[in-house]
Amino acid sequence: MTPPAWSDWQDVPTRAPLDPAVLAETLDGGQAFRWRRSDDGTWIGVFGPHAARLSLNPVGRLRWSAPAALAPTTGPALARYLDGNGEPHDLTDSLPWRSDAHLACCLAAFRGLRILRQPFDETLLCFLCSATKQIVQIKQMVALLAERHGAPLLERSAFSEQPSLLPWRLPTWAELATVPEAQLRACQLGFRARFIHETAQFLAARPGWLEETEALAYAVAKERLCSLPGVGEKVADCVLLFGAGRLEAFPVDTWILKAMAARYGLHGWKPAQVAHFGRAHFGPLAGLAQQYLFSWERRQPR
DNA sequence: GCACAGGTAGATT
DNA sequence: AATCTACCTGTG
Repeated sequence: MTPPAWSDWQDVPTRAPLDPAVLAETLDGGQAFRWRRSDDGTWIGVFGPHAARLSLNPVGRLRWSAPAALAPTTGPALARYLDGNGEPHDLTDSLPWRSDAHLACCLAAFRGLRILRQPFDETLLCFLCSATKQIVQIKQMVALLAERHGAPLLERSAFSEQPSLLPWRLPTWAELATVPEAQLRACQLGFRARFIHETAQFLAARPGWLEETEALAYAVAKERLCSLPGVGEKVADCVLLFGAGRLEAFPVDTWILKAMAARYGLHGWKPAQVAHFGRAHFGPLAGLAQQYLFSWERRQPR
């Protein structure tokens, strides 16, 4: 029996040590849906054609390793995935925390929290699954999609010690276009199956459309994403924030709606109004502020 | 049994 | 233009 053949641990060049809870919030707090924590606290995940382990070394620095066969390409890919916009300390410093005590509190509580830069196409798929679902269930749907319709990352033997580990990529949109809607429903997608099916057909008819969209300016990219079946303002903003590094995107979900009502007095405001307020109040990095507010709010009991 | 979950789209007012 | 509802399904 071959061992998993993981590469040696290597440091991720981050400036400051990280709290385990912040790492958990980064990888498993609703930005990404393909990371699992092992009993020893190591996180294992798949993004694009890459698989990686992440953990904190004894002094709290982030380190990574990958299946040996994939390690050479994983390093640079992981650097982009984790640090698409730069050090969170530098970025959060330009948020208006000096004049916003609640924001300052959220920043302090989750020091080091990052916005991930995930593959654009996968982010779209994951957030098409997200409507009125909790993180655990979104992860389950996405895992089924990967196992049943995605390609294996490498030979099974390389993962023999951990068969439950997600050795599959998520299906590409081209692959999804060949899957009947009924088979998508079988992945526990519910009414989201139709959205994914129709989006796959839309994209199959327009080669290059998604890649072009990723490169467009925020407002235009968002408008284009909203023309996809099942993509409204909230999902479009999530895709642009977590899958394209557009930190000006300010997704307004039920948590942010609650947070802005309770902490900023915006009782009874509509999502579009809250989004407007958020962009005006937090500025060009509003999406980064949103993630801290979101994490803080979610941690409050009931 | 029933409300609720990181929404969206189409109908109704 | 604003508000109401159906849409799937697991969980408490």
